[in-house]
Amino acid sequence: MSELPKGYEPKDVEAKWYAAWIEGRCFEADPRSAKPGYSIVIPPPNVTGILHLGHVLNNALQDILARRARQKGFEVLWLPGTDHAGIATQTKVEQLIRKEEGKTRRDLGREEFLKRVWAWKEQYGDIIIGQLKRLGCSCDWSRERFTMDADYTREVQQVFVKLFEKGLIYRGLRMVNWCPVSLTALSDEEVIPKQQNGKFYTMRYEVVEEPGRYLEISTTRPETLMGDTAVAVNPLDERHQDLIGKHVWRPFPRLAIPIIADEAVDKEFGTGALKVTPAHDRIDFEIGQRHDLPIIDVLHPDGRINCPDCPDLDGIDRFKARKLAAAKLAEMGALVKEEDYSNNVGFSERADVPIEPRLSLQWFLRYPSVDRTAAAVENGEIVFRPDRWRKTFAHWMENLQDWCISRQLWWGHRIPVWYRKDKAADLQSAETLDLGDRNKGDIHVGTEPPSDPENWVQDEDSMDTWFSSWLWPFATMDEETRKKFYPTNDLVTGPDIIFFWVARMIMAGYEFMDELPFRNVYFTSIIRDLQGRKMSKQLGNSPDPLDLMDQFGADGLRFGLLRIAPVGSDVRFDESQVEEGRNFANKIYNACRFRQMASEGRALALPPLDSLPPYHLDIMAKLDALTAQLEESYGEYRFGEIAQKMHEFLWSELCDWFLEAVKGDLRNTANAAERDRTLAVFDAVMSRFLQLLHPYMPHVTEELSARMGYVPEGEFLMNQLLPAEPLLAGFDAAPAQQKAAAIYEATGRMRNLKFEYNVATRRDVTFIVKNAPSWLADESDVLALLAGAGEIRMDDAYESPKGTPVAITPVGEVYLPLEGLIDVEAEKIRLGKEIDKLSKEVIKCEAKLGNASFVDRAPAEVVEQEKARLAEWKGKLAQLGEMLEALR
RNA sequence: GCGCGAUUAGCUCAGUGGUAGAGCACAUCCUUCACACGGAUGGGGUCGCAGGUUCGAACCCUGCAUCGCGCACCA
Repeated sequence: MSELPKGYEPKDVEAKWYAAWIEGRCFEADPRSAKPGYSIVIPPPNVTGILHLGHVLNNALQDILARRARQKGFEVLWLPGTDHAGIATQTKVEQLIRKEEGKTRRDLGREEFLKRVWAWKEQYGDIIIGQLKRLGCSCDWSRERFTMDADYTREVQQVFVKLFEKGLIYRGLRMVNWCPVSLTALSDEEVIPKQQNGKFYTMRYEVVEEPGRYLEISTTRPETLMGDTAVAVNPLDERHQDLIGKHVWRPFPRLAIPIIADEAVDKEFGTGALKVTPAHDRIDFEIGQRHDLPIIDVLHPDGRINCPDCPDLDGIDRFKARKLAAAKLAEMGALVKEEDYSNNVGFSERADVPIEPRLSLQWFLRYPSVDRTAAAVENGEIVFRPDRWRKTFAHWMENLQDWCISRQLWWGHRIPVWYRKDKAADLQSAETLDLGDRNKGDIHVGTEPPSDPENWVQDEDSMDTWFSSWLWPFATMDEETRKKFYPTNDLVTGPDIIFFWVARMIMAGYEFMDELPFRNVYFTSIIRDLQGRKMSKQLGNSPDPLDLMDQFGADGLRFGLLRIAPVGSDVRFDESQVEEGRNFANKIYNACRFRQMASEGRALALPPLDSLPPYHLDIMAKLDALTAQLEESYGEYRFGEIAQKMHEFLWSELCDWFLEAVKGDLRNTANAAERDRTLAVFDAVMSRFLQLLHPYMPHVTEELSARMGYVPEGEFLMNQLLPAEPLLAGFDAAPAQQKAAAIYEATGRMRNLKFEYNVATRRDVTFIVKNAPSWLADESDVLALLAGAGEIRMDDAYESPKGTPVAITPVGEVYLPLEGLIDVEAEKIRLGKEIDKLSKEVIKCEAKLGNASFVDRAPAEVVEQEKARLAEWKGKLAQLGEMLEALR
């Protein structure tokens, strides 16, 4: 224990303790422990990721849960790791290679490219892990997993095979969301609708059978009209009845296409006629299926037009081609009008470009264990917090579409399907593929390649990243670990991945482990900037948590963020909150420093409780109350409230009141007994407080506990169990608390008086108390100290000179005699105002009590309360009246 | 279009039927030996609007407005 420097410097302290915890293996979970298990799996950040505030909030919450569980005697596993993030990582490395070597992944070939990605992953993949460590996360790093570890890969493949064998995975020719930049299919969840401002073109097509008659058709996408194979109208639409069955001329390439009737066409929309492009629109595709229309694909995978018959458009980018096509129509006199139009267009989540509906061969999964999953959330077996996400979840579960799980990527788990070489060409382009084909022996589906690999060709595709993430809660654990720690207890994640991840994990849990993967799901707030915008790189409104930690400490960042994070809605981030977090750490530190200045002795034993002054008992009672409140708040996952309560206790109750009240004890070197009992109470309270705060601010609490000698040398605060008993177990502190509260309230009124009369800084004033309770004599020194007075004199016979300021307090009428200083007229005005204010309250109160229906119908205790209040106010009013009278 | 959420002090947020709260910011005072990353005191709100239920509404109900988020549509 050494003398503490004046201000708390988090940086070195945080690094020191994190290293010590690792060294002490404090985070490692022992599956053979006799203690009950508690587990959380981290939502694995992308290997390409860097820490942002969302991660901070998310992981700070998990750390709080993990550390609190340890304090409560659980064997805790917080399992960390990263996600291989197929598209993001592949894109990143491809860009790097293009920049550095001017090569594409195809130039390198699959094998070489994958080598490069692995090398990149080895070099940069753990940046975010280092950042989580900086934040103080108590993950069991010895168990860090990656979604492409060998063991994990085996799990993914096994799952694929199992689902295939159940007939739930199949390959089919379907309309999928195609990303023209990433050149892969996407699941529906990876498509983000965005409002776009574009043009709405109305064209006219001549009716083949009736030259000179035209049918008007509206579209936002004239560039695809070369792929039109029909025009559809609603069968009930009177305007077009007679045209059904006839044909129109498609302008280019010129072709007669049929006019068909289909109920999918909205009569009210546009002209009521729809150009049908089965290759490039989901609805059109379905219409095409119903009417057996040909499918003409006029786009290359990268979004350029593929139409050799229209040389002026062929090879042109889809958006440029849109304008060209419109111009071409105008030239031909086929364009009727062009209007501004705003509609929703689906964007690729990763590449942020409009997706293209595209017909392609993909692997699909019919979701397993759907009913159990829906039921578990519905009936509360799995608890969502906040509860309202349940509804969103249920809605999604009711409208499940098969999951497109194949991606045309190289980085990822490869589809474990092989085709017999001699039939590969046919099989790879077959419109459907399922269990039957396997039984014929033409395809091999398994976790191992076929025994004669030279005769087989593996499927080119890899799997959606989420097809590995959904196994995370169990695929990261070996048998022994699962036995102890599966199912996990809490999952902390953002509501934005409720479908991507949470729902699918529950299904996987039931399907493959026959048990739910977690019991509680806590959805964090989404962090926005002060304008309410989402944090994003483009906007540059996302502060770097590393900078914030350098500036304010990891503890400061954690506390500041947690204190404002509400349950369930978004949070607007303000750096000043983090500053508050740092200030809080500094405040605690200085409270400890103050105690050390009085005596460097270690924590002292508490003297008998009934020998302690009211302030001491009061602060202990408040600590006990805080302990109980936190227990309750943790039970409800009200993290912001917990932070708020701890802040208030330390700053207001402990520092502003208790420490100020006992300053005299600590300064008084003559009376060692008084000093020591105060130190003992401080130590008892502070040591417990630090423990309560530890999950939120692990570093500073560990540091102070060590420095103050609250934790034996060689041990860690983080490993200490929370005390089972309150400090004041079985002791009635109520009378003491009432005294303390009376003194504190009187202090406020007396300080206020001093301020009103401009003597706030003088410490030599004398207060005279009339009608004081007898016990006040024992406490007058403390009251003098708190109120900043030279003397407190009790004198029931005191006759106040005209104009003496007075305050009505719980310990009597307190006069502040300041002869010659008082402006009698000003005092009259002040008193007049006070009387005015109070009179209004009294009138309100009397009116309420005069209301018969209130007295009759309100509960008796409310009426009593009101009566007591009225009596008190009336008393005060009378006193004030007398004082005003005295002035006249 | 359907659903969900939000709307309380200048700002960020608490507050689920009984005298409107915290922190920051602001004003005034204090560089008093824990802390100026501090202390003291104070000003500031007809709780989005309009109805209703109730003795009593920030809180419960209905409608509306504004903002945000899902889902659907999106030719």
